Amino acid sequence: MALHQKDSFFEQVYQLVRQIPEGRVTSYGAIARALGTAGSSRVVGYAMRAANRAYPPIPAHRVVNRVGMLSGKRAFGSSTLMQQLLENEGVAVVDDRVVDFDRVFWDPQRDNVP
DNA sequence: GTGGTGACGTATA
DNA sequence: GTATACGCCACCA
Repeated sequence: MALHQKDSFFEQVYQLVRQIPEGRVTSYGAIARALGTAGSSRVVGYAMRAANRAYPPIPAHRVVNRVGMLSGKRAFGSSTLMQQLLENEGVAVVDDRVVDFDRVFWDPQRDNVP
């Protein structure tokens, strides 16, 4: 099979993150779990860090940690860019943290499960 | 081939 | 409730 498209864990993470609806956010653990690698939350975070080099671009700003904190804001180059993107989609962010995280939280499994 | 690292998460003290 | 340690797995040098 053509390995042109790496079906590595990264690609799976990217595709899942791309399915995140606008105005919604999810957590690394949720993604990892949806992929069947619950304990690999770190790998998901690492994938997001490399998301900048992935194409098409990944809405990494919709992925935050378990507490809704913009842990990866530094990867955007500007600590405020991630927040601006989220607010632009209707997600309130205060003190680098998503407001009403539980409300805007999007569970990937929920979308996967019919 | 080996080692180190990491945008996390959970467990234990 | 806070602090610390460990685990987990894939990419990069």
